[in-house]
Amino acid sequence: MSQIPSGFREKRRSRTVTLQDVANVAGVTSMTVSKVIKGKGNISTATREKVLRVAEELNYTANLAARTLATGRTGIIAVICGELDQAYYANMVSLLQAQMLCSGYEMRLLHKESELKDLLNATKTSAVDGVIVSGAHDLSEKPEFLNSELSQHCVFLDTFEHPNTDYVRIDLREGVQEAIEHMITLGRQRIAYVGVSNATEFDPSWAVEDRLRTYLATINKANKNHEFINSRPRIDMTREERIDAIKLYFERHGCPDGLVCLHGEIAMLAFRALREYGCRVPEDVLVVGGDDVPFMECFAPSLSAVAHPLEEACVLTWQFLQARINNSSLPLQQKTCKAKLVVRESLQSR
Amino acid sequence: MSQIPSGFREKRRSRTVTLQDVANVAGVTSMTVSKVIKGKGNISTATREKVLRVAEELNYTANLAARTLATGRTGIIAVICGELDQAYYANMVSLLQAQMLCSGYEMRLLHKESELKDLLNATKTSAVDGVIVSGAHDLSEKPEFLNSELSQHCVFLDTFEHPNTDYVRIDLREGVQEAIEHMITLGRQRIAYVGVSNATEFDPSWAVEDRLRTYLATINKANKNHEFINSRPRIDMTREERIDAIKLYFERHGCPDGLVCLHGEIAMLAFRALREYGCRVPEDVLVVGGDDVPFMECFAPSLSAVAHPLEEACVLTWQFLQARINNSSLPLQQKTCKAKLVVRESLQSR
DNA sequence: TTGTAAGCGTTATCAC
DNA sequence: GTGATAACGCTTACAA
Repeated sequence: MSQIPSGFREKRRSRTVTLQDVANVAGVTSMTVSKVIKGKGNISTATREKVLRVAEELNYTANLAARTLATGRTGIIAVICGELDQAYYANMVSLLQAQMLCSGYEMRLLHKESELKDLLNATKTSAVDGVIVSGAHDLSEKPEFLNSELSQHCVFLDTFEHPNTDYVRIDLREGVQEAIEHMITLGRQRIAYVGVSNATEFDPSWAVEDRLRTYLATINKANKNHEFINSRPRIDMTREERIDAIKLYFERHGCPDGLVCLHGEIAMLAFRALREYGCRVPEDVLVVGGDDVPFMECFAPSLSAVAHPLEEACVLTWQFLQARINNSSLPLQQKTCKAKLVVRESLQSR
Repeated sequence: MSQIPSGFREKRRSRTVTLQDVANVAGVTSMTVSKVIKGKGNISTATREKVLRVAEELNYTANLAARTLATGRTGIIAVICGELDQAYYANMVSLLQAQMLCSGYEMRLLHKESELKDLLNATKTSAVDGVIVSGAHDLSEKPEFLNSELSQHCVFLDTFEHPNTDYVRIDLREGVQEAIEHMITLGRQRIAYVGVSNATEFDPSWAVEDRLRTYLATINKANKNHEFINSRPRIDMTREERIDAIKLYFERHGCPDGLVCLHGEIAMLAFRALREYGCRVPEDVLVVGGDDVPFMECFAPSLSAVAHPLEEACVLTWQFLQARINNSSLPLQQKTCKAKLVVRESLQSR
């Protein structure tokens, strides 16, 4: 029985050890082996030990595809997010992965720029048990998404709300507002927003994002003028070019005395641009970043930030998803965590 | 025929659309549908179009598990590497993912700290088509690994050599040597190495890594004393604590006039420690990082680095792996890329 | 406690 | 050009 069946099988990759092989050697049925491996059902200690020994000897490992086909479960979670060269997403993935490792899940990393069709395909029930989505703002509004199975086992982790699905939201509004009011208290007059846009002219109507929106509202309330600095007028600019773009703004319009930056990374770029332009932080210009990217505190002066409670959010997201996987008819799970302003040297006028 | 068969099927997750469903509606066999979907075999234009239309209508997507079981191919590549909160790995994964996206592969992200058994299991033929490993120095020496199928479709991307497998190696030696000689040329006397260790006392014998090894050799040749600063005496220290640990060294032993750091991140920590201690960069101390982490150039002064040719290495790695997947009997593919010193302000004595 | 049979959704082979 | 059939390796349900 241990001879390889003819034909078909040999065309495949090198023969792998199957349940049947173990069963043959151990002198039992493949079913018995299956039970032993999964630790289910009643098996006598004698056969159990024998089977385990043989499995060990033959170096048996389960075929995930076959198991998936039979059970509909994979033990794999898809994560759809932005580029990992952004520290924000990299840290998020890192935190999520740590959680999943503990729960015995693995991670399939998908790119949010992929075709929606490909995403749906990749995350079909048969391929992953659940999905975590971050930074794909518009996904939850698409009917193809809402009608798909994907949405059944999906948790959003975002700064947006997603009314019809589970989500963990990070609310930046208070943190950003506090940062700007802090600048105003210190007497700053020209507080500009440093963001990203591919439009040539700034148009407040595309302020779909909390940070920019809150900036505009807060500045308005204080009867000051808003000012938008584009840190990436063209896609695919290098960091050096982006620094130059910001510097060019200073050269043309003079320097604001406060900068609210979309990301921590942009705060770093802006800091460098200020240096090259010849402005001091914080004496001439106060600076704050819209998230707390690692190593902002290593700058001199250390860069302030609106710190996202990323760890808390990731833990919660994973809890939500596990609950959803175990019971897909659970009521909507939605929670908001608040980001907090971290005042470092870049916000301290001496 | 479109009614759902009794029993078994209903216990599973919500019924998915299968080849058979499409076939029933289109009035053909599932085999024909399969051929149309895969674009293989000779199918009349009439049936092809009809099948495609029905598939579209029914929103059919292939079941990956079933396809894998039948073909032995998954279209998924496992990547095993260190923590993504290190910018080095995050960028690597980001670059690799971009490559894979173009070739129609997806990525399964595994953690190098997982049990070897789990890794082997996860990367069995049935689960992924190939594996990329980075930073798992010792893996290629383990017999369990070498005897496994994993090693058949595996490329290492590392600063080490892995004699028995495909690899792309990043060679740091010349870059590090150049950095140190540059410091010596500028008259620096106390050039210290800032690294990571969990031993209390420094022991040159654990210099398995190119950077430290090259540092020791170069310092020796110049008849200077080596000096080791531990930037992480305990695992799980926060960045603040690590900064303090470095600062503590300065307080106890005075400040070196040159620092060679294992990573870019450590250079950032060391920079901050120097600031807090009251030393100026580069006037008092020259600083260089062992890899070129993004945003080092945003510091004031900008931090120098031994820049890894990461993009080149990732492209090469992916080429190697694809070649290996297509032909597993290919001779060993091994290539070395050299890292180059990037001199920024932190290495320029004025 | 163990075994039998059927089924998961796809593809390879070969006959029509 | 199209279809029938077996096979991929595992698990569920039920019989022995």
